[in-house]
Amino acid sequence: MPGRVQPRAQRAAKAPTAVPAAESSPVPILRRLTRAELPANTSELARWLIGKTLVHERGPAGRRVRLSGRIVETEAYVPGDASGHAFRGETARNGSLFRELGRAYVYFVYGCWHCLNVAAEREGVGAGVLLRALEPLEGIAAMTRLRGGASLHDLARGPGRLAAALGLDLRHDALDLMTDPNLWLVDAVRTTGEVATSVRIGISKEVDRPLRFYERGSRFVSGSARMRG
DNA sequence: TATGCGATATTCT
DNA sequence: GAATATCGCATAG
Repeated sequence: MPGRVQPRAQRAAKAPTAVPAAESSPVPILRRLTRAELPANTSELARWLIGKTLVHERGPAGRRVRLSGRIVETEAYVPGDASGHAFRGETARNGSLFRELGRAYVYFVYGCWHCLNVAAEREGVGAGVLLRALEPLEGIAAMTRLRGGASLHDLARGPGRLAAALGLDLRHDALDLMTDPNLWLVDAVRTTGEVATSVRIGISKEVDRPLRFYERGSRFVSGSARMRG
């Protein structure tokens, strides 16, 4: 992978013309989300997270790189859901889904991708919200390297791409997004558009439940055009 | 634009 | 041995 962090000199002297439009717009300093305000219900949390911001800071001290994006697509895997990883009970792999609201659950699929969930119910109940797509905001150059040169609208369009763009893997499993110093959630950077609902993608059980949520019309939502509108 | 298929590793049957 | 909360590439329309 050619995904090396660029030397400080390049970041200090960035040419405005080379910076993508989304990165050149200032991102306001926003309030970190607290556990108390998260809806303690998987489906409600999945809808509520649309428009909120996910932030990952990485790299050694002094060379921290901040990667962030607007959450534009989620799926709810509710308690008792046969398509959820928690369905057969707690195991070493899925333990984070059973932790308190706001924990990260990261798993590895298809031999090459990671996916990020947010534990979505009270301690002891296995449920989560899968974060499926981001509209990149900060650190777009670094995300592009992590994604092997993908175009802006494909950087985090899909759960596997999202984790790759943010540099997330099993090391991030079980982190508490409410308190972790590197990975956290903050408020929406702008008004959220209409939130639409559909069936979920890529599952073979309970396929008809309307538990996928997305910002209607966003180019950063996964799937075909029909799944975005 | 839509559909099909292979890659790849961990988990579960 | 089968399935998998996916992706990127190939091909056809």
